[in-house]
Amino acid sequence: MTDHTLDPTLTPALEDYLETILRLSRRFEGLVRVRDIALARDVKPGSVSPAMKRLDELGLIEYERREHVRLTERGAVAARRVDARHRVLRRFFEGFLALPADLAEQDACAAEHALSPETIDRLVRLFEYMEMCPEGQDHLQRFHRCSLVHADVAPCPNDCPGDPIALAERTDQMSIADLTPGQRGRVRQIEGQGAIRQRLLDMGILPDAEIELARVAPAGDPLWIRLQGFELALRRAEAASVKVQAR
Amino acid sequence: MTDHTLDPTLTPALEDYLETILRLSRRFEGLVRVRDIALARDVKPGSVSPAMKRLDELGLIEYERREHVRLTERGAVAARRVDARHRVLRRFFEGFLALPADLAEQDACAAEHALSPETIDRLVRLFEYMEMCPEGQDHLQRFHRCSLVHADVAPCPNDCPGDPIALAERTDQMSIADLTPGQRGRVRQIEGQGAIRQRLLDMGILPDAEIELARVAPAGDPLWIRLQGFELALRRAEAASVKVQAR
DNA sequence: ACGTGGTGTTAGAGAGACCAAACAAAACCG
DNA sequence: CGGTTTTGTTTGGTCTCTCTAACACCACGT
Ligand SMILES: [Mn+2]
Ligand SMILES: [Mn+2]
Ligand SMILES: [Mn+2]
Ligand SMILES: [Mn+2]
Repeated sequence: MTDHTLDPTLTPALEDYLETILRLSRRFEGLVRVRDIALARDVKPGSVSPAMKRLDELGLIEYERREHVRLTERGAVAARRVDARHRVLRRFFEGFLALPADLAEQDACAAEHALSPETIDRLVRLFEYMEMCPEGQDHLQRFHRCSLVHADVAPCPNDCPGDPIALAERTDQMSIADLTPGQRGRVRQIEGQGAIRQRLLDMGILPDAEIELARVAPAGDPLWIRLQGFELALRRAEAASVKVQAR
Repeated sequence: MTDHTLDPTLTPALEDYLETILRLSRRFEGLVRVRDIALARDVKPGSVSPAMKRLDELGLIEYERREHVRLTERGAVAARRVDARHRVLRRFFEGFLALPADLAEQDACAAEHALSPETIDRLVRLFEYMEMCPEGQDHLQRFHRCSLVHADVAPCPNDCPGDPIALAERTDQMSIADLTPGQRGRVRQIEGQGAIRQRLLDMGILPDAEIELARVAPAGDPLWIRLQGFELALRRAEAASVKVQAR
């Protein structure tokens, strides 16, 4: 587990309260009401009040009258810390992994409580590197073009061997379905879209995984593979979209 | 919030229980005892029992007698799903971000419950791309050499403009300390090690951030900057290690 | 001045995790 | 076999987070 809430006294929920108070302060010039917080966090006001009380006791906000909430200096420091991590992650998810904005936002706000400061630091170093190195930019774009295939994308102009479109047209690729029972291989790439790909990943069929074709059903359709000491059944179509390096 | 526990009925804690049961089954050939689970998760046996009861009710394990715990088929599917995400993240943290193994492990097990399937998918695509594209490998290594500086590393042989060692020797770089009061700039890189860097990142001083030198103390040492609508004090030494693009 | 609606607080309740300690059942052993 | 140790369960308690619903303000308009 290990909770990386930077301030050991802060739970994820309290961090999120601080974060939204910070944002609302920016918007409303420090005039943050319980109602706004409840709205922003999508909880009922009755949940906010006791949380404010606790943040007040921790000295992170000033909880005035029955009106405004204001971050103390310590509270603002904590809030900016959470906000900074949030932004680092959002940027990584959206700018680097090319995730849709809403998902990037969601995942950032969930993961910001879970990652060590070192991890955030490494991501920032990655940004720095990508920006400074002209090749870094090129490469990122190529990754997006080649790998995050949308229906209407042309094959990678750089002749990148990993380009899924180019790959699909190749014949020298071997899939799980081409293995002979008992033969082992290393997963290189998972083709296929959406649900199928998702299912394969969920099962643990990931790049570099050691895999063995255990047996094939008499009809030829369900294939059984061994993976991490377990046997799994794959439909032939699924197996065919897992490219492997036989050995 | 939005919990990406793939099975909506599963909390992070239950996912972790499934995950450790899966691992222990691999080790002990399916003979998993409550005691082992408690040990592995670092909780007391008294916490494990009721959790097993719930997993049993959910049809994810068979909770036999007072002896062994065994995953059902549905439970194994769920467990492998968690395990797959865990491995994807661990690999990203360790192999790509070059995080120490223990931190990679920790963060993977925390973040595995927080990220959307799409995000995991994108990371896998990144692995595929990096492996397939020979340049990808080169580039990753250069990132590690250039950017994750250890004390005894030589400057980047590729003359990468982002190389921190090369950067430190340059004089055409401007830092926050070189701005004139009222001048604005965009953060390009944060130099400095450990605690100082950490403090800067925590304050929200991140690559691409818009920043303004608000004023300088008479003594010249504390500098005040504006960032995201807030004013922060920086010691001169800290400010000097933030490289900016003035404008 | 009075009522009404919008806000904030409080009390009560439930779910999820966890622990400590009392208790029960096996296993182990002399 | 009978006692001791190991292992598992149960009970009672704490904490956090949330909700609902009753209640307290306050502000505004008539
Ligand atoms: Mn959050
Ligand atoms: Mn957030
Ligand atoms: Mn976990
Ligand atoms: Mn895990």
